[in-house]
Formats: sequence, structure tokens, C-alpha cells
Amino acid sequence: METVYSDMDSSSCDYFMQDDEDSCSSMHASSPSSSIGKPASPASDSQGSCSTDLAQKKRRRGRARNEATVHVVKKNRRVKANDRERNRMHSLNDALETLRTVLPAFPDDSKLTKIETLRFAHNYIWALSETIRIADIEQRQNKSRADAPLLLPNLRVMDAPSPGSDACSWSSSASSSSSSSSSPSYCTSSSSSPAAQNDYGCFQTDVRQYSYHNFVPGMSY
DNA sequence: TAGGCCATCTGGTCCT
DNA sequence: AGGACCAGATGGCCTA
Repeated sequence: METVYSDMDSSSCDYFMQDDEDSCSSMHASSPSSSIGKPASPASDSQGSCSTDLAQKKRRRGRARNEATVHVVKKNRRVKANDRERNRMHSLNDALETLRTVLPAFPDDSKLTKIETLRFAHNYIWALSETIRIADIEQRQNKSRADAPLLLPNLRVMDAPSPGSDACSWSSSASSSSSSSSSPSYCTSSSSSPAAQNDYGCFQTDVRQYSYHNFVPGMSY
């Protein structure tokens, strides 16, 4: 563990503000905790300096410069790391934003939170794959009945996401009859959330009433 | 005003 | 050694 910032308190942002470029000099002048950069006391060299004293001073000064340089290098490294971390989080947010755009929009237009987006996407993918799987099964079953209409399973959105709600539960009406499928797991955490009772977004997408192409952009059957 | 969400900083750990 | 990733801490903003 690095102890370079041991003299910093937790709100250390202003630390970088106050001595950014000239931390060597400011460190020497103002850092009470560092004895490295302290100028030699007047008493020590007031009486004619011998060669050993000079050598000692040189060593001291050299050491101070080295440690100050190390300090600056580490500080710059920290600043760069912060910058990278910021960019990393921005790209993560961009990816989340892209994910939001491919998820079904809701009348409310309210932006999904990060956790809502992830859970909703998880359940959405699960519902779509269930739909495909069950449609495939039904298609095979209907092969013998050529004139029978192809019925896709009903797809329902339960507890549509709303601000403050973690519930983005999807359920396929046919999924209850299928024992092999596993249901989404992130559906129960927000039963206490008041927003979960808000059913503004609950709607049914029955392919017989609602075009599946409208519901799933870019998806074709 | 409390609680939720978010951005940012920070230090630790792992990987190349 | 340096970068990526992660989790904890902190403070700001917003809403019920």
C-alpha cells in the first residue's frame, strides 16, 4: 500500500488543486509533515562549513529532490489513473445508453436507471428467447396441421420499469407450462418499492393484436 | 429532510 | 511498470 498520500484527508480533491505543478517547491515550503525538504537549520551551518557538512547538505538536497520527484511522478500517475477511470466509466455509461435504446420504450419516457436497464435487458432477452423457443415448438407441432394458424405465445410485460423500481419482470404466458425454461432471476427485489405498484407500463403484447416487428426492432420472423 | 441515484476519487489487485 | 478493473467513500442533485 502506498503511503504517498498519507498526509491527505479524505476530501483530497483540493490537494491536487493547490499544488499541481510546483509541488516540489510547495512541498519544501509548506509541508509540515515532510522533513525531507526542510532547509538545513541556520545553526547547523552558521559556523564555517567543512567538507563533510557540504557533502551532507548535498546528500540531503539530493534526497529531497529525489523524493519530491517521486512524489510528483506518483501524483501525475494518480491524475492519469483518475482520467482513465473517468473515461472508463463514461464508456460504460455509453454502453448502457446504447442498451437503453434497443429496449422497448415506455409511455412515461422516463430514463431507466442503470440497475433497471440491466435487469430489464436480462428479462427482455429471456422473454424473447422463450418466445422463439416456444414458437419453434409450436411450429413443429403444427407441421402436421398445415392449415392450422401459427400462434405465437403471448408476451406480457409485468411490472414495467419505472423510476425507483427495480422490477422489470417479463413473463411469457406460455412459459408457465414449460418446465425446462428458467425464469429471470431479477424480478423480486422491489416488491416493497412503491413504484412497483405503478402499472402504467404494464401492457400485453399479443402478436395477434400487436405486430411483433413493432415490438422488437429489427427482429423478423 | 431522508433516501436514491450518480459521478468522481482513491487504493488495491490482477494482468500484460 | 503501467493499465484495466473493482469496490468503498464521498459529496451533489433530485424527489417524495
